[in-house]
Amino acid sequence: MIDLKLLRDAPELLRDSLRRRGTDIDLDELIALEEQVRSLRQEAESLRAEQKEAGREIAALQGDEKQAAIDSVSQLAQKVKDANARVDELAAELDSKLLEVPNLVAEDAADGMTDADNLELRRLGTPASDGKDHAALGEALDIIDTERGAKVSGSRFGFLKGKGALLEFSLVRWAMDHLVAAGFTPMVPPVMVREHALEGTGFFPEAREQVYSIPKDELFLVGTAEVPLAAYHGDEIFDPEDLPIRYAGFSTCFRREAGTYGKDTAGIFRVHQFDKVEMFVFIDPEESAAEHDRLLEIEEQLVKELEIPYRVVNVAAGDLGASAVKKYDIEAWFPGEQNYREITSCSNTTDYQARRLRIRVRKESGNEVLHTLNGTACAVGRTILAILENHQQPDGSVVIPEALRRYTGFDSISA
RNA sequence: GGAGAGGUGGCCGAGUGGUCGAAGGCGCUCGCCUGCUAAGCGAGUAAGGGGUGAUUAGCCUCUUCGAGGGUUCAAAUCCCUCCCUCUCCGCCA
Repeated sequence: MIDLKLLRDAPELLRDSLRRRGTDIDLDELIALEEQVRSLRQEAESLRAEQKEAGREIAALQGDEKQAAIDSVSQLAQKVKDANARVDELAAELDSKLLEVPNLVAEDAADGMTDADNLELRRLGTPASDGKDHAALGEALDIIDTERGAKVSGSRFGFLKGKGALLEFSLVRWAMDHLVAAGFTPMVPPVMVREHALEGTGFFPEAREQVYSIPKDELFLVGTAEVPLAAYHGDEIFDPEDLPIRYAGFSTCFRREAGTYGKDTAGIFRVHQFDKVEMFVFIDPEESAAEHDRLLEIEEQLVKELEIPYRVVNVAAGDLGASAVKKYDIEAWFPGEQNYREITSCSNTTDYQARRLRIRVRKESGNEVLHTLNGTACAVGRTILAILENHQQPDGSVVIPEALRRYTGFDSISA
C-alpha cells in the first residue's frame, strides 16, 4: 500500500511511477474519492462526538428528565448510523482501489516495460559456447524424472532422484551456512498461509491467479518464503536497536504458472513446486537502499562460489512486481539454451509491505513504517540445473563445484 | 472428530449496560532521595486516523478490550456468527 500522504501531497510522483510501470490507474478519481471519504468521515465523527456527549449527560440524569433526554437523542443516534454507513461504503471502495496501486518506482530502476528492457549491469565468468541442456543431462544421469512427474502430478512436476536429490539438500545447507555467517537467522516457515499474509505482501490482488488455494480451509500455498516471513512480524513495533532483522527462510514454493503455456516446457526449469532459501530483511527506512546492494552482493558471492557464469540486471520498471521499487535479477548462463536465465532476484519493497502488514519502528519523531527487502539465496531447482549445464564434462558426467563437495560427499555425478 | 476453559494495554490481571481507553501490579522512562547494589518517593507510559498548529510542541476529535454483525440514547460488559489459544479423550506422520 502506498502512503496516503503521497496521494494527497505529491500525486505527480505517483503518477510518474505509474507511467513508468505502464499501469493504468485513474489517480484523479482516487484523489477525489479519498477527499470525499475524509470529509464525510469528519462529518460522521462530529455527529458521533455529539452523541457521546449527550450520552454522558444522560448518565447523570434521573427519572422523567432522563427519559426526555433519551427521547431527544434517539434521532441523533440514527443520524450517526446513517453517516457511518455512507463512510464505510465509500471507504471500502477506496481501500480496494488502493490495494491495486503498486509501489513507487525507484529513480534508478531501469526504464522499460518488459524483461527485454532490463538493464545489464555486469557479466562475470566465461559462458560455455555449447553443451547439453539440463533436461537431457538430468535424464541421462537418471537424477531428474519429468516423465513420471507428469504421470503422478501432471505437467511441470518432476522427481529429483539419487544424487540429484542429495544435491538439493547440499545446496540448502550450503546456502544456510553462508547466511548464518552473514548474520541471518534460519527459519522454516509455514508454506500454507491465510489471505492477509498474501494481501500484506502485495501478491493479492495483483498476482492472485498465480497462487494455489485450499478453499475448504481458507488457506493458500505460498510461492515464496517471503510471504510467511514478512507476515511473521505483522502488527509489531520495533525499537530501532532491534533492527535490522535478517531471516534466512527455507520453504517449498508453489506457483500455478498461469499464462506460461508453452514456455520452458522441457525439464524442470519452470515447475509448480520447488524449494528455495530466501533472505528477508526488516530494516530502518534510511538503510534499505544500502541493504538492497548488500543482498545482491550475497547473491553474487553464492553464484560465484558455484562457478557459474552470470550477469546482473536491473529489472525494468514495467516488469517489477507491485511491491518492489527496484529489483536486481541474477541470470545464470545456460549453455544448453545459449542464454542467460533468472536464478535469483532481490527486491527493495520499501514501506509497501510493511504498511499493509503494519510493521513499524519506534523513532524519536514517532512510529514509522519500516522497510522490507527480499532476495533469493538459492532457488534450489534452478541452481541444480545451472550446475548441471555449466559443469558438464565431455564424457557426460557433471563435476560438483569445489565449495559444495563437503556438503554433497561426492565430487561428480555420472551415468 | 468429541468434551471443557479462555481471548482485555509491553506483560500479568480486574472489570457483566452509563464520565471505562479501561482498577491494581510488573516492566519501562524522567525526576528526587540514598556515598555502590537494593529499596524508597513523585510524575509519566497503547496504537491508528482526522482537524487545527511552525508536520518531532500544544489543543480538539473519532476508532480500537480476538474478528465481524446485532440490540440500546449508551456495549469490554447483552445477543448472533466466526477465528484463535489451552486442557482432557479419540485418531495420527
